[in-house]
Amino acid sequence: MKSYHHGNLKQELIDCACKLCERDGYTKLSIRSLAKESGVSQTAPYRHFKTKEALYASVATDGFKKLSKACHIDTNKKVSKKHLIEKGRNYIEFGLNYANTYDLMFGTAVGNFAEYPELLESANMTYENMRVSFARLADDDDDDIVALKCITLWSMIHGLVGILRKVQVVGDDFEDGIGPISTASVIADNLEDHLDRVLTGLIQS
Amino acid sequence: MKSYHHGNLKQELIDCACKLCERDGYTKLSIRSLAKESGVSQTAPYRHFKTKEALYASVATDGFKKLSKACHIDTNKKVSKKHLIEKGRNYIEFGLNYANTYDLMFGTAVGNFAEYPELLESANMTYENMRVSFARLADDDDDDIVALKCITLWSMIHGLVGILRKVQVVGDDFEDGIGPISTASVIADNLEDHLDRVLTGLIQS
DNA sequence: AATTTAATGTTAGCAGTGTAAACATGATAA
DNA sequence: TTATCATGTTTACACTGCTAACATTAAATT
Repeated sequence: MKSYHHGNLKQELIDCACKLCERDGYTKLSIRSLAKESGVSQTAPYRHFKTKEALYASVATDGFKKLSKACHIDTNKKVSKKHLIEKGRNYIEFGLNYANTYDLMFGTAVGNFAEYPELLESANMTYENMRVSFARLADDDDDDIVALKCITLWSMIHGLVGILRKVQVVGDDFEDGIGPISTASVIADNLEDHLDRVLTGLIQS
Repeated sequence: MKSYHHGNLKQELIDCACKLCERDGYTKLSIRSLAKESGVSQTAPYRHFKTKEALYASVATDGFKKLSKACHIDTNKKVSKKHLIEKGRNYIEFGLNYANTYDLMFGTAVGNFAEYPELLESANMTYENMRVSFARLADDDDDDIVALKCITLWSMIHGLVGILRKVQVVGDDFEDGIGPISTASVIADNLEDHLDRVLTGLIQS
């Protein structure tokens, strides 16, 4: 005996979308299939998401909250280089374990974060914690320089995620892979050392 | 008086696709609209591209050739830090000027480069020239370390492209933007210095 | 030169998509 | 009790990627 009104459709759609996006990639996700999965009519989701992009935004928001949690650093206590390295690893692991979601978060599926306040908020939170953490470690620089270095660090980690992902898809064969793939496992095996070197370089420069 | 056979359809489709992809983003591109644009039937493109992904692959290949050209360094002559900085800037400018194409090249629109030999080849060429150039500058390290550092450098530049792009879309307002946006212009204004610092740090570490 | 073959084009059609409009239901507020 | 409004359904439109069957013509073979 199911009622006409679902009661908790929005959250169920988001949960389901998160799962399907991660499993098959966001391009495979359709509003209709999502509706079907929740046992509801094809257009019911439109009562909760104005467009498909809005649904993507919700999935991305969920992703940023997870990422934020995974690499959060308590900036009230003392921040050590070890902290940053550890959280950097967590960031990378998130990027690998939630690869498809990561695409949604950092790709162009959602054109303008500003149209989705929650998404903007969650993305900002992720970055702000990074920036403040880094600032507490390299507190001898002025704010602009710290921010710039932090972005450099983030960029690099972001890039690493992209490269390390390829190795899982293509394999580690030197002959077949695009250049970086051949050395991706080298990075993976020395991730902590690598992060340490880069971090040290950034702080000292 | 037009003939039944087009004569040069494949190249025309690619050219047209490149233009449309860059103008509207690859998600807006449809095979049907592309066919229409070339004054040919809806399914004619399928004689030249097995799937839509194959079409994407052609556009991406074209992109890598352009990128490769834009940041090519003559590795027969002496390679200076200035060279790398200049080409790094060219790389970034390509990423900004061909933003949508760049997405296609580095996103997930083409799942596996190995399925498209030309794409793999052109992508490899781009990276190889980078790697050899960098190696010639930092010739005191062993190959693995050099490759690793080169990837780090590339990752960072790749990440910078992503961040600098946002500023063009959202603007440079500190309140509205996701964190990095607020400082994107700071990077842009000091790009050469920034690249110099990072490069120096990498070589010395 | 005539004929076969293969490449490249067209037409018709399937199954699926995002989304809008009009309508139905039922929880909540007046 | 009744009116309102959020949330659901039905129907429909224009569009998509892609396949199968057929048409045309350029190129290869005899």
